[in-house]
Amino acid sequence: MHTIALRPDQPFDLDLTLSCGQVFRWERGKRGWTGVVGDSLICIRQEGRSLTFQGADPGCIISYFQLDEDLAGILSSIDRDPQIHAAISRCRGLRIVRQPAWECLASYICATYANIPGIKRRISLLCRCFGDPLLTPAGEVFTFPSPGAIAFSEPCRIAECRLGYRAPYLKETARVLADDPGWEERVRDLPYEKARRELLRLKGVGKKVADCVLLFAFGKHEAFPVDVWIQRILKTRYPEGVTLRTYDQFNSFGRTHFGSYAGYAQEYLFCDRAAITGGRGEDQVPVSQPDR
DNA sequence: CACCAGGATGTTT
DNA sequence: AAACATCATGGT
Repeated sequence: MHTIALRPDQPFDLDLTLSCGQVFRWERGKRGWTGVVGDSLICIRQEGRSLTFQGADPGCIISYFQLDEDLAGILSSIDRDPQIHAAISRCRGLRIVRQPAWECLASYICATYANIPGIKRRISLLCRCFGDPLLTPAGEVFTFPSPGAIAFSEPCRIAECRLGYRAPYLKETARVLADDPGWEERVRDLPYEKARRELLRLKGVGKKVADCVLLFAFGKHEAFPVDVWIQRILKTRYPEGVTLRTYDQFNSFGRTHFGSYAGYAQEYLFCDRAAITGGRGEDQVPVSQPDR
């Protein structure tokens, strides 16, 4: 059991960080959150400025939640218009998690054209099918499966995971990475644009998934993933948004408007997306939809 | 029971 | 380059 005292001048909100939809495998319990990171089960809870956890070293927790990033400075750097200002004030303390690269990549391949509850369900099935079991007092949990475990799996077993049309994409990308152990380190050392081109070569990885992986796993904070929610928010809440049409236009606007930490702006806008749904809840259907 | 979902891919304009 | 159809499945 470890405890970290959070600095009073550095915002952190564990609940927002784990519930905003950037990670899919943490579960909220009665007394905190439980999740598997790498090969270890982590239990963690926050009480004010105190962070208490077990299953990992303080260094791992600080790195995973990027607690050494100057979030206060980042937020003031992206606070450039009324919409993001409102999102920041409602979601202050949300941090971008530094996810394991393969888990992040595989998760977002499975996340295309689906809603968050469905994504969580699929990824849970994937881990139960191909991950390694960890025996814990709370029961049996599973690690995220390696590329090889998915690449060389039987077709009937991957069908159990209900991936639908994404299954061949995931399997092919898993095979490529299983044959290329140096892939992650090679991509990690590349600047944003070159790393993005590498990701786009993989099956099932388009611009949006690539930007998510760059932001959530490779620490490229200038990445600005554009999904249907970001499109709606930009189109309905930004004067310049009405003219935007293609992915590159939304993406370019976001990166130019918010600067080198555009990824944080994207995540705050996404987390605050209920602002355009009538505010009745997380995943409500929007009251009005932009025409395409 | 309609409609939509943290889109990507292949095809057609 | 931009618009379009299609994809398998589950949530709401």
